[in-house]
Amino acid sequence: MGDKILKIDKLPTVRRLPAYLRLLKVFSSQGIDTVSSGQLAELMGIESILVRKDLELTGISGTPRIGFRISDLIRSIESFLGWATSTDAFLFGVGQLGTALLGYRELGQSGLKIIAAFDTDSDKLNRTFNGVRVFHVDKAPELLSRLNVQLAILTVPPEHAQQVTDLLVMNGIQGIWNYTPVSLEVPEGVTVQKEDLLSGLAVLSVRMSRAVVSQRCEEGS
Amino acid sequence: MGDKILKIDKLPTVRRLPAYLRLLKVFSSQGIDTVSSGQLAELMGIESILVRKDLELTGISGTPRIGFRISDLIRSIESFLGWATSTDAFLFGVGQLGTALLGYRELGQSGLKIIAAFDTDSDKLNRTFNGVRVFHVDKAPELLSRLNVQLAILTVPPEHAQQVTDLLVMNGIQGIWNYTPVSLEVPEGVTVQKEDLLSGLAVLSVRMSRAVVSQRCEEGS
DNA sequence: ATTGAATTGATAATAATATATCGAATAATG
DNA sequence: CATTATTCGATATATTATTATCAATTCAAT
Repeated sequence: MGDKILKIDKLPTVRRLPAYLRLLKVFSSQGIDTVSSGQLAELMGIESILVRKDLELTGISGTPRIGFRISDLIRSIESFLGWATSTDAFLFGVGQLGTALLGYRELGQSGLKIIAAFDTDSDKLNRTFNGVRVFHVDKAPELLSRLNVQLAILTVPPEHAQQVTDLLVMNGIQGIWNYTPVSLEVPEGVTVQKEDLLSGLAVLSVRMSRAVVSQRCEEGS
Repeated sequence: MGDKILKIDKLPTVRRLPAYLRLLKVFSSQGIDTVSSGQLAELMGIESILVRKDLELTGISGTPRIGFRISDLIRSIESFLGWATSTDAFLFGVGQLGTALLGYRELGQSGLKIIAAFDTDSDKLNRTFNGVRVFHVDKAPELLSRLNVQLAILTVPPEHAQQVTDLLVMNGIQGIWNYTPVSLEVPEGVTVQKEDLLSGLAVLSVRMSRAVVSQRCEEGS
């Protein structure tokens, strides 16, 4: 069929799903069992119509005057994201960011279980960070295939990013959550999700400078 | 005029600017002084036409057959983002993520200088993390106004997020880079940029599940 | 039962973003 | 100096995302 890279649409919606999930779980823990698009919109800082559009994707329909059943939504969103069942992952690069991710408890609640970490620094080897054991990268190939791990988190220094990636690909990795600034080369079929911490800062910077400008305009008027 | 929240468009472009900047600086350090949209596109994994559209925003125009002057681009992007001059920031919440951000060297190269950190944990007070001194949150009001700090990074536990925000707002903060999952309430004029680590994971999860599906289809055909 | 208030969801309109096309400009080449 | 290959950038188009409108539905109250 298509020789293009597989794209998904509704990407902004998918990005918002974790935030919905969080809110829904809070409601749920409070014993509340329905919620309206308006309530969610208020808490998310978006329009209610957008919430309804987003929730359309889950296949759950609400009831007029009442809203949506929270338990249904949670189940449906989790299943849509594949978070209903836990996925094992390896983390590569136990630096500061890597360690932070190892200790990030929400990942576990999102169906992601980091079962081992890898580094080359002898100070870190065979130690445990946030409950996760650190192995030498040389051990990765064997463990990848033995434990059939399909997802890797990449927090290595940029100069090693491609090299580690090649190793991962050779051992059957399916997805890479890439926190390095490197655009990784991977064969078709391997999914890379790149994160750039600076892009958020860029947006903040621009919005702040515009806020100042608009303030000046108001003063002038 | 408008009673709506200030919006910026070209947001996807703004998000890509830091990545361009990184590449341009690499080229620059290699003594290369021009680059074509095609080269940048290749490295970014996007279409060259999109690169040209993005660079339009900087106001720099290229020359046919040659491309763009790297030094001009760097200067222009940095100035567009307000990264040419350094901005002082405070960080609140010296947990694992907070510590990671304190040690994130690229922030310094992006015009962001974290000059102090704040926490309430007595184990952390008056110590130095990644070269940044940690003070008790109670000291924040005085230091905020004395040092005229306009930007704060929020990595506190969610239950304290709004409370710390209120304190920041009371002391004249202009922007908050919010790493907590809380939708902060702030008065008009204060810019909040919210980050959600899970949204990237959500995208990865969905793309991976689709990749598997498309593989199945290919097998079937 | 009937009415009223609130909320959904189908459809449509608008806005934002990405991609395609192609003439014009430019430097390198012969 | 003319030719050629390359790249930009103006314009047009396609795609995607958000917002608006409003009839239909449902529960609650009378």
